[in-house]
Amino acid sequence: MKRVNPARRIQSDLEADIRSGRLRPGDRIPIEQDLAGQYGCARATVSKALGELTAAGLIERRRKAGSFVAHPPVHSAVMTVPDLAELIEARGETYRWEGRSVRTLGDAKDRESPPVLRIEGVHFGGDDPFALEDRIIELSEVPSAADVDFKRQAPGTWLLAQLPWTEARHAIRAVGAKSAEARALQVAAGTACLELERDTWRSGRSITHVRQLFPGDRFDLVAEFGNSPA
Amino acid sequence: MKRVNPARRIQSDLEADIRSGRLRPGDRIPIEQDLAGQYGCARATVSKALGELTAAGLIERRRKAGSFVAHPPVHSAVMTVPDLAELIEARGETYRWEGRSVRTLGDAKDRESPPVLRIEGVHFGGDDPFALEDRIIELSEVPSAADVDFKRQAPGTWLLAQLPWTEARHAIRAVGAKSAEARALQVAAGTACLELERDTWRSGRSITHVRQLFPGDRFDLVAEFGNSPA
DNA sequence: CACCCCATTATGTCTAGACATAATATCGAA
DNA sequence: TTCGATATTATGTCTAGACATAATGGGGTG
Repeated sequence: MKRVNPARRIQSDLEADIRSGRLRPGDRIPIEQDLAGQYGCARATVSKALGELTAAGLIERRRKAGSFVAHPPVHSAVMTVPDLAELIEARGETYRWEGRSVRTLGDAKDRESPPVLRIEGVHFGGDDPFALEDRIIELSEVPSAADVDFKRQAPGTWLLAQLPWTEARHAIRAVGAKSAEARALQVAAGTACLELERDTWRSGRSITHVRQLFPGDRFDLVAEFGNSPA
Repeated sequence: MKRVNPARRIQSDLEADIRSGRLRPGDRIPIEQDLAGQYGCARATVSKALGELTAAGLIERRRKAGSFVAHPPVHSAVMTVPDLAELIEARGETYRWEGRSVRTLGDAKDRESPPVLRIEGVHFGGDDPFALEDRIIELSEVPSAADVDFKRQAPGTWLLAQLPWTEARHAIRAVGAKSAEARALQVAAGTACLELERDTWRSGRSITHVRQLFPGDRFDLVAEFGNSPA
């Protein structure tokens, strides 16, 4: 038995056994001591391999009890949320942002309605409207936003460069375009659209809230995934 | 300086520095040797901590060059794709599956069109149709599916218990309900619906393909996420 | 000046052994 | 029989030191 990268060998052997069904959910994996003997390596090495399999959601480890093949192969998908400009340019089209309305709302003195910037605009791919955007930026968190001309600069791209977020929540649903929205997107009223609503935070404090509306035929959200987010 | 869980301390200290912006993307992190001295622990311990930060997408490590704060805080979301039955019951409604059509297609001898089971049906939450499903199951991969009565048993739930998948691909888009679909879902034709198309594989071999159609007002896909998929 | 080779450096991986910790199994007492 | 203390066991974490490996920066050569 060659001793190249024992950790990887253990990991990929077990992974193969699990994926192929030779090891089934709930099955017990030999204890680390035995695996170490079997592969001729130290227990720490086995432990590292098992640790990575745990992170990948393939196995579950319990003190004293041992390690087991994880139960329901986790149903979580890693969804990539790309920058719109990048996405459109990747398609070979020219990206353009058209700011329609930029207003400052709220008041620093009023705790109930802190000062925010409200921006509405349209993302274009070539000559076609690609998405309608309605965004609110918390000025208390991003004061420099007040000095930017969001009629010309897309707020998403700017914000990202300025102050990347650390937490977010997305809601995705299908809605019919209202007449004003339909006009902006150059589609018929009632056209099925994908609505993406995103709240982002940094260190627990809200930065921005955005609602994007994509005509159904112009956008697919794709989520790819195996078990490991690696 | 207390020496409790040095690995975690290093990890959370760096994480705090990065999230707060004290360390900015591209910044260099002290070399492992120095961190080890600073925290009074072994280099292996520092290495483990940095390894986990790498997995979480917070830092990037390069041989000889050193470790750096990762560039664009990764925009990947962990999206949970729950079992429909579970989801509806979690809402306090009664789940019911109504199989509408179950047919066997294809031929074992024909390589171009292997034998498959095609199932159409509707998921109900209480008395309301919740989703329309159109599914194809590869009989060569799941032969026992031929013996199940999918008019009564929901195929998704059954398949999951039978043969969990290891890879999948989702496409999400908005479409208007066609008239037959609208009838089945008891909504007006053209109503905006969320279309979820999922292909699943096990060890690289296709198991099932499913298309689910949700009336826009009855379903929200929600993706929650910080940076770490942990 | 351009190019290739090599020493240096920081990460990557591993070992053997130690102690900590949590969960289970066992045994004794009420 | 049931409950609670205790021993056992397998994972969790750490250390100090070793060697491997890849990338960089420099130096020498054409």
